[in-house]
Amino acid sequence: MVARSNRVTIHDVAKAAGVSVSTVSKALNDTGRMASETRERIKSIAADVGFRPNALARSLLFNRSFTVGLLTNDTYGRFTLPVMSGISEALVDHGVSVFLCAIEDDPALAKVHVDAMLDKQVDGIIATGKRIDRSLPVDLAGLPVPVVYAFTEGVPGSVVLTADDSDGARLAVERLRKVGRKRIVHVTGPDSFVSAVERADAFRQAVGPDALVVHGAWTEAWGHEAVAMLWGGDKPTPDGIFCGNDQIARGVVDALRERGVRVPEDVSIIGFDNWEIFADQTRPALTTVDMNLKELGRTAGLTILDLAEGRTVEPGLRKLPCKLVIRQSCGGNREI
Amino acid sequence: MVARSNRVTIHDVAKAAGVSVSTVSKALNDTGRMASETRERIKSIAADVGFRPNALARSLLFNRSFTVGLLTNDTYGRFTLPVMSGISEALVDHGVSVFLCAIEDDPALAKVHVDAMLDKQVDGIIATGKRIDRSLPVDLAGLPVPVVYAFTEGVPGSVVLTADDSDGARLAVERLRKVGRKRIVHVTGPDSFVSAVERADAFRQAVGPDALVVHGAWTEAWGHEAVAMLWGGDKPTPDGIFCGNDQIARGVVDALRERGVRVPEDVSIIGFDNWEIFADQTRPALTTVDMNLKELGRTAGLTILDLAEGRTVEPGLRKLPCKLVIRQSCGGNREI
DNA sequence: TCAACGTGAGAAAACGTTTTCTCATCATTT
DNA sequence: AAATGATGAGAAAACGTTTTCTCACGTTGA
Repeated sequence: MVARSNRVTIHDVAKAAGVSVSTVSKALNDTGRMASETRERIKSIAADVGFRPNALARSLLFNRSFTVGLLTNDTYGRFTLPVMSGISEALVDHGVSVFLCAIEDDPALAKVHVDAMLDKQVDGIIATGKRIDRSLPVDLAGLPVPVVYAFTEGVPGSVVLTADDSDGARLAVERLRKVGRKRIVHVTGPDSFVSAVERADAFRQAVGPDALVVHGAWTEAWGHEAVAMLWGGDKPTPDGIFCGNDQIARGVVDALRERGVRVPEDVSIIGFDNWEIFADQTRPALTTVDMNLKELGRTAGLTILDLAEGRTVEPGLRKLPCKLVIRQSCGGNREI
Repeated sequence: MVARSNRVTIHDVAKAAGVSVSTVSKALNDTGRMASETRERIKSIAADVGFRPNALARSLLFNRSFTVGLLTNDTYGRFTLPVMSGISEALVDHGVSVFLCAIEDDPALAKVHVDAMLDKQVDGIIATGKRIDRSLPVDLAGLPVPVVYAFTEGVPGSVVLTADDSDGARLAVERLRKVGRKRIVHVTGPDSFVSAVERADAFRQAVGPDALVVHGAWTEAWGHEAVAMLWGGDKPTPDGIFCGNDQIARGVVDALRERGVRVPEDVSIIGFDNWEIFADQTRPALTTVDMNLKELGRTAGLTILDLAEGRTVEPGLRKLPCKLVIRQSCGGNREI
């Protein structure tokens, strides 16, 4: 009926040891009663013949597959990859493997993937995306397995993990203050992004009533434009700029250089994302806010594990702290 | 013994239909003999109660898990993500899910992941990396399942997939010729990379005996330096530059702009990778060679499927063609 | 000396499928 | 009317584990 495999099973071990499969099972799992001599002998034989229990069989028995699904619509991977890596890292220690499902905003594809995962009896599903105010194109409510949302919008009553944008903004302002900056502005992305708004609000709160925030695109080009605007009028120019992402920051730094404004001597710049390809290669290298995405992934992994194993988890939006990565664009050093 | 699940099984369907499980199985799989009326009735009942067969049970029976493992050490994801996405896309159509394993150059971690995958009875493993002349920190030879290498070094006799670097270089040179360029140079990465060497060789072959290739780092900074070098001497300056990646190209374009050299009017630039974040945002946007990584992933997926299903696949290194993505930095348009 | 008990190990059931056999039942043919 | 054949459906085994139950044997205590 079936393709016979060449893998060694518990029956092979039993035969080799001259005992029954139940005895082998108990020997290897340190359960049941038996002469410790027998136990050791069986263990040694099992090791010799290279026996590894078939996880499928155990899953069937335990109704637990030690498998979770990771749904993502971020093929580009800027955010998702570190998150994935954190998830994978946290779960591998618990013997849990991760199904990767790239769904590219295609509802039909998403459904196919979700169905496939459910058929394979995943213990839970982690949904990840590119922004916290957009949801994946598939309804994950009412599934027979727990769901955790990371960096994407969840349904009401679900567990949602994201980076604390306000915290990131506060870290940036605090740093700019610490290196002595007084006229601080915030150049960021479109106000249609919740993240941009949250950061802007926290920025205003930290800087004070006359705080200036300018919204544009998440691009280098907007960084250039913003500098042209800020330096073009007759108002006093800023001495500190907190940028909404590293691309904007790069645009700002380049534009300032072209104007002969020195970074960080004349103006301090702080970016957001710690996207190394930008942060490291910008001259001077960017001091920037890191969202700890890998840690976020790790937390997501452990959370889905909690849920899968029946522990209760407080639902709602959970914001994880950011950290500041100090390079050259802001001045000061790691101590100051 | 076990946590009872609330999932509906074939037994529930059988009970609901008042028949045996074997009859249900045969009805749903369109096998066996039975009154077509019974068959339809069972199908309809199965749909009503929302029955979905437990893939674990089938896997156990068929010795086929419809699951493959994806091993990667490219957490950064520049290359791996499109490859992954292609793999996932190709396999989902065949009901095969993909285990993602991020191993970050850690041999111990890699072993843990490989063991976990084998225990879970994957039908095959795809190994991916960042460069074709480095192997993953784990030995995948002699595994009880087939292995395909994509964009990473394989063991002798294995199936290895990669982009055709020579083809990419030829495409670039051909394009530069087509827009009328005569003095073409190649600014690329370190000659310790096989890819850099392959492209350089193909470049020399296409351009002719006096072709100039300069090796440096894979960075913007090197692009700047290279321009300084090329424009600093008293030799005639190039009118076409083929860059080893998009970061170098971006450095070159920026450096030329600073010098007042116009791109593409005075000099045509072509990059490599089609990394949109660079290619699109450079001014002018980069014409660049795309390695078709997603297609490469798709091929890898179908190949591992072939092997898993017992079809034979020619071993050895298989190079997939590149394509040229036309933007502004080279001049001409899509037609010319 | 016999009952009670502890110890070591195996038989069997269970997890959810699929498939091969077997067996009634009924219709057709001789 | 009896033998044959076709049809529909169920019983059971199998996949590889784990766990519960049962049982034989040997030791201890009265």
